[in-house]
Amino acid sequence: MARKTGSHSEITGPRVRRGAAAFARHGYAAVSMRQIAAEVGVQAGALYLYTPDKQSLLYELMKTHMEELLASAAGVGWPEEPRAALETFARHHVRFHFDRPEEVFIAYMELRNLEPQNFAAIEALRRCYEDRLETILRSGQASGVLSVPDTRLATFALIAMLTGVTNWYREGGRLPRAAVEDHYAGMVLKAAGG
Amino acid sequence: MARKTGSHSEITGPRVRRGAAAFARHGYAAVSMRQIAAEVGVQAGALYLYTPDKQSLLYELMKTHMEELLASAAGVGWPEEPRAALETFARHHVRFHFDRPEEVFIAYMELRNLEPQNFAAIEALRRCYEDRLETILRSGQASGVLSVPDTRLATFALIAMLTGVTNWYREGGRLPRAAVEDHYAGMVLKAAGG
DNA sequence: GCTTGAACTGAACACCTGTTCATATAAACT
DNA sequence: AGTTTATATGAACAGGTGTTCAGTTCAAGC
Repeated sequence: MARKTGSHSEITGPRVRRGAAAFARHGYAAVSMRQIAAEVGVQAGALYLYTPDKQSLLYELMKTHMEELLASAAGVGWPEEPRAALETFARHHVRFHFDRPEEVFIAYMELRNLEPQNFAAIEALRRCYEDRLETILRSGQASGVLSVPDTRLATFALIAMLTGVTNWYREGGRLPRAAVEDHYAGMVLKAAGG
Repeated sequence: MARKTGSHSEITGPRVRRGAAAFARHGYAAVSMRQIAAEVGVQAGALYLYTPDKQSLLYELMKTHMEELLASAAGVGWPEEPRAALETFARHHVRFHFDRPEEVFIAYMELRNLEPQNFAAIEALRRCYEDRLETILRSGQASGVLSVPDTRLATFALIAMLTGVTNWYREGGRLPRAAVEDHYAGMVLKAAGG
């Protein structure tokens, strides 16, 4: 057997990326190329038509995710007023993470499995995102409408708090998305002294 | 060659546990028994004098960590007043996590690599710890000195925020431990409306 | 209808995996 | 000094790893 009817690279390509999302469930090292291939419905060798190697599969997944996060954040209408901007940040973060639980998980858990060069690239993207929040906190601090003990520490603390939503939120759970978003936004604002 | 001078189980046993902490750096699946053995200074086969298998090594590590966390929390002098209790919780959490960055990392990252039975046991311990915080929040809510949108959500959010300290804090960094502890305690209190 | 080439297979490569076990050593006890 | 026993070795096991590649198949272009 070889090429099957109706299977083209435009179909298999995305399937490979989706298959690689299995990294989220069991971890990069624990998921073999053969397992990904099986999920895609293909033999292991065929994966190498879509990625040069396993590491690139992980890296591309994380890079794409971070770029989408940054692009999504850039596309938001940002209020001038720092408290409103902070609320916007919190709501956007939670909302974005609702829709991509697997990618978020990978982006935060598999950093240690990136080769140094790839790690540096992803870290740089992450830093960009953090800087967006820190800028808001600094401007709020300067104008006196926000009050945090240390802008860098507060940036880490708030992002950690927000990202934690993926650890427990499950579709169809006790709280609807909008409520979760409201609650997180409220807590972030209070934590930052808004 | 075989048994070496001055090497006993009382020495090798702890070394095995310390060697298994390599799970923190590269992940459970990525660390082989031979790598752990090499770190201990022993052949792979000898590890099985100290653990029935690799999974138990991970499980015991996590179980011990969680039990120590619970024991440490139980040993604290807990104030009656909810705001003071919340501050105590935050400070204890941060302080405890300062000293065990690797174990904390493993406890939060390797849950998915536990077999179902072991996972359930660790989750139960984690739940105990969370309940301690939630109890504080509820009593504060009841007496009106604290105000959170949802005690369960707030529990997750605050613990995520506090645990995040291990992601960036490094010994000898910009901020001393005491300052970090102060800042986190302050933000937690504010976030909970204290 | 024939040729081309993208898409895929399946076997092979060298090496690594967790785990077991017969064997060897050195310390402790008699 | 001789025996026992805890501690460790190193080879072996069956199977899995990422990756390569000659060969096969099928849709599209002429």
